[in-house]
Amino acid sequence: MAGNRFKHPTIHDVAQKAGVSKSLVSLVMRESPHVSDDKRAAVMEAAAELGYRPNAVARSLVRQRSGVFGCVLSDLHNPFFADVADGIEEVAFAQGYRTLLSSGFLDAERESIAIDTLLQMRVDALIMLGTLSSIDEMEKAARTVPVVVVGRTTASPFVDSVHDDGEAGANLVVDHLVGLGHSRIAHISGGRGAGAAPRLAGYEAAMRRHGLRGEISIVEGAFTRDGGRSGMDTLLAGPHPTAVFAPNDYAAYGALESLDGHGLKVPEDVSVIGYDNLAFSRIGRIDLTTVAQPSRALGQHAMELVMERVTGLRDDARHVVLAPELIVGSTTAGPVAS
Amino acid sequence: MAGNRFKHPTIHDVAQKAGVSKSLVSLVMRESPHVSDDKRAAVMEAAAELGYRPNAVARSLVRQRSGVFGCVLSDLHNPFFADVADGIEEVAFAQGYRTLLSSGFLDAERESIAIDTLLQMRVDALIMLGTLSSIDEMEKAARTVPVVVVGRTTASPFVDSVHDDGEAGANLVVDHLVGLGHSRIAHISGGRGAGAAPRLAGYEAAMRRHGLRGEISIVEGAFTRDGGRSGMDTLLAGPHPTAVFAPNDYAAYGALESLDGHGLKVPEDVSVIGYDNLAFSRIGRIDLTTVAQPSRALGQHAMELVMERVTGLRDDARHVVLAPELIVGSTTAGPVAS
DNA sequence: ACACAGCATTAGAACGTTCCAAAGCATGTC
DNA sequence: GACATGCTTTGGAACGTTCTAATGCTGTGT
Repeated sequence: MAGNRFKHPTIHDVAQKAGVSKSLVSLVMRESPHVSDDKRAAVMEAAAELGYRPNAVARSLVRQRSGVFGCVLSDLHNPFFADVADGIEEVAFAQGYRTLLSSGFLDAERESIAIDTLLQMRVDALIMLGTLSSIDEMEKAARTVPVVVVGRTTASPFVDSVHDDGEAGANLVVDHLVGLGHSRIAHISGGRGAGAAPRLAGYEAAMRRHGLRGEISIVEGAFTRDGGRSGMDTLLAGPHPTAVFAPNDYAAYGALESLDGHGLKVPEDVSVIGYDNLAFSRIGRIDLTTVAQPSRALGQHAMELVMERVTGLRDDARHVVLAPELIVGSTTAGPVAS
Repeated sequence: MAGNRFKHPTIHDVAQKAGVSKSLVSLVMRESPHVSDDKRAAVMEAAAELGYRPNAVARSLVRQRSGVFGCVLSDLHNPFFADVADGIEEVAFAQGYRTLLSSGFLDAERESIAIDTLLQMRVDALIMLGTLSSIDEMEKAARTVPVVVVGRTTASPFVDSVHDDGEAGANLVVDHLVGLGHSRIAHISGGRGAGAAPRLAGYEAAMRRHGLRGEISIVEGAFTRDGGRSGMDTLLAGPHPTAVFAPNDYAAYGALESLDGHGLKVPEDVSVIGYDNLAFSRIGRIDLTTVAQPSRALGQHAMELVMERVTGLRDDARHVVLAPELIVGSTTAGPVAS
């Protein structure tokens, strides 16, 4: 038992060792200029010797702020969130804040727990990346701390948001495919995933705009490889489309696999388009046509919104929308004449 | 200014609203059985109304434990770590612990800060995934909290570790290639990345064992796509090998791109093998031959080591080694007769 | 010589919890 | 009716910091 060789030295231990008061140690740790050189040296030495590390728990308690931002990721496996997190970290770090992450493991309940953990730790702001949570839950969180949602539309007057214009992205997709001569363009939906709704709405609107109302074909999918694969399988059960718009790149990979499995050639038999422009999609052998979200910029904007909140500059919600961009790879081409 | 509509209600506020003492609120929050039904109801209602969320900062301070494990990832972009993190979370969650992540952004200094943040927050244990940190730094951390390193060999008597047998993995690779008839087998190294050294050592040993000492060819690379690409570029500058062992899948993707760019066919002209068996490698169009680490199991074992430490069952370091497995895809084949 | 400024240092009250010890209050027993 | 028993409830100390106000000390201008 008694595995207590693990002991955190306290400011008190340091003070005693250095022969000064705890207040002075505190001043040294916070790099106050009003400390004599010899005392400073004594304190530093004692601290180093003891392996002293300030207790952020105690500090947060008295200062009523932690200097840490919390970031909830819906899925650790999706590199898109890693891109956004890079942008977040960059700005947070430059402003002297640290960032802690917590994964929702693609499960609403687990995500809820992740949020709660971060809030209980009293992070100074909460950034939610592609999360599943209800508006209610986010607004409840927003009562005690600034909350920014990334990658998802939110009209809430309490929660800030940053996302790309999913309808515009879907428009780029349909325009590109129609421009290549397609009309039988199907969409695999992203279900209740973050950002799925506007992509679907944009797809429908664009199809109508091109006079292809009768060709609208939507199957249920998800933001995962499995979701894309099964969505594609469903599509291939009927008379198959000549082009497919997957809800994200992951799903597009699944769709590609389904097509490969059915012996159909891409793009000759069926064109495929994804969404997100993951780094993997740019590997030569995939070279997926897709819509690039400005992922890093999403993160940077999210942090700017957060900074405005924590500095008290702003008190009403803001919703930032960034423009997506079409990346043409080799999974799209004109349909073969039937 | 005064953006202070953000206010955390305290146990005191709840007590006042419910007309009881703070101690009773505390008991209700901790689900004590010794509370009358009516008082419990009153407290619960007051808490819900105020949006009360217990302050984990204050709780950690008095309890001297946080109930949270910290996990440092060297790189958020590498899905391999996400797999390991799944295993970690699974066990931690089952034991009633929460997990917080912090990324090192592939930079030693940033990683150091990430570790410090977690330790200052007084996590109950630290798990390091594929990190770059020095033994010194890890042992210093291990003075105050249990530390487990995943994916990297560590003979430290203070730090636990879990990793796959990289030498064995490299042996599987070379045996497979030699079995196919290759002898000009090159290795792109993983530099100072976690796990790079044993893979390199295993490669050399296996080559010697097969009497191919003279064919040993090693170029500097890294655990990234760029590292793989530039390593392959370097190899192709000379008389090119018939097979290449990349230090991980990421690097293998880079190597594939380099080969594609040079107009060389895989596996006809050059066979390629990676390491990690990322989910992406199993996409039909990549279908990389690779070595699978038991990633989820790595995470689970790491957590078991942690649990032994936090419960005080064990006080000496343990080092767990798991066996890797060869996954044969379509990027390897016999060499064409020259 | 004296007041006063300015700097270095310190004591002690917070911060929001947990937990111990003790108090309050029925109920049951003799 | 006095007293023990068991359950519910409470006050207050503690956790390791920060920060305010106060203290001691040194030097300066009159």
